[in-house]
Amino acid sequence: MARTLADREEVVAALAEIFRDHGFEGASLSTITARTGLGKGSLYNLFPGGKAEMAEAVLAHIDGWFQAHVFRPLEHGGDGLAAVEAMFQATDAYFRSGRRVCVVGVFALGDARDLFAAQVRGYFAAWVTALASALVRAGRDPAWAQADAEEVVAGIQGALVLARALNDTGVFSRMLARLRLGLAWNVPPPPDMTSR
Amino acid sequence: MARTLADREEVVAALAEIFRDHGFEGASLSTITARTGLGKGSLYNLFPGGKAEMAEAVLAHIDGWFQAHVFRPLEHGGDGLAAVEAMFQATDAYFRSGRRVCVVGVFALGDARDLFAAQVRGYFAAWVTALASALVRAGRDPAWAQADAEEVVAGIQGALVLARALNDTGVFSRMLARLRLGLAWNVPPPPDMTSR
DNA sequence: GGAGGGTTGTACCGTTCGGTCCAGTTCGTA
DNA sequence: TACGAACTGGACCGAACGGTACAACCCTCC
Repeated sequence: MARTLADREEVVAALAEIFRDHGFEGASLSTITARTGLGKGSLYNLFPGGKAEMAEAVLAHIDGWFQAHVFRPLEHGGDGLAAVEAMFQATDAYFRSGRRVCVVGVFALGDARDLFAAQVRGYFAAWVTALASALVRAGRDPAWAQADAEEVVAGIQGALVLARALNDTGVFSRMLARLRLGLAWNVPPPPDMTSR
Repeated sequence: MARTLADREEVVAALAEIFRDHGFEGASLSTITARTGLGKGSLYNLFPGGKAEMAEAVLAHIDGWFQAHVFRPLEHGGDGLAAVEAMFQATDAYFRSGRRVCVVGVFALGDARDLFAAQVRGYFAAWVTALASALVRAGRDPAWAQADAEEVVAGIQGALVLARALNDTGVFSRMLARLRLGLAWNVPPPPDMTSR
């Protein structure tokens, strides 16, 4: 009788895929009922706040996943470089090598941005911060680690955009490989930017 | 009497900002009439195909601008490195150092992706190809130039996502600086990826 | 088996959507 | 000044929107 937690989790997972495909505006309740198999009554029973609450639940779900599988390992994993490598693997798996797109990124660019500004900002800020801390642990100069981390997170997001736009997952794989290399070199900026 | 080209250009420019802010789904006709100051009659006189034609006009307008100010200079400018530097400057100016977002990127991630798939893909493909050709002219190994170009274009797109999500244009500026440096170094991948 | 509360599908609500239509206005031409 | 085509704003349309209400329907527990 009592709805189990697992049920809600399943629904949230389905909602995540719907928002991923259609964005917030594009995901209509009729789409949602069709793809979840639940009527409106059930949906509003689970999410009294309507579509906005569904989206928030999805964002929270995603944030929870990244906290557990990406952010915390980055911050508390022992070896910095190993933690970074684990992040790349988890990221590649999560985004299915570029076949999947980032819901938070979609929300960041879409019309719903203002509605979910705090969650969107928190997600990316947490990612950058966690990655930077791992880089510092790996020996990177703290003054550069933050910018390094930004570059990697932005690179991942951009690769998702490009992979979807070009319909070519190779872009995502290549980008991940290059970001890995860039961190492995760990080269400080040269004094003369024009030298080649 | 005959509507001048300038008028249409102005309307398309206004439409571009609307789609930039709201995406395709989020830009309702009422928003459009309010922000353009034109009634529906005028809009449908200019764009008989409705919202889809407006969006196509915007994409064509953007493509035209990038062709003229970015792609062609990249492909036919004399010095490869100078052409790349000019691209970075034009890009920074166009995106207002990260305050503006990329309409094509927004469309690529949004629900309208399928409607405009060809234009979205064409835009990014042209950018990558043009940049790669300039890199080759600058002496870069053709085998790497394509991936270099992908990295830069993806980096720019990702920086736009991150800058908007974090509401911090600094991300965009830093990313542009790093991408410039990355190309200036022009470092080949090391044989041993695990070395630091 | 009967009772009763949580859960479900669906009919329905007012609103807003994209789009059509047309009477009125504008403006170059003669 | 008079004409007529091009243009304009806004009333209007059916459809679809997000959301509400509620009767039917399980279950679980006596």
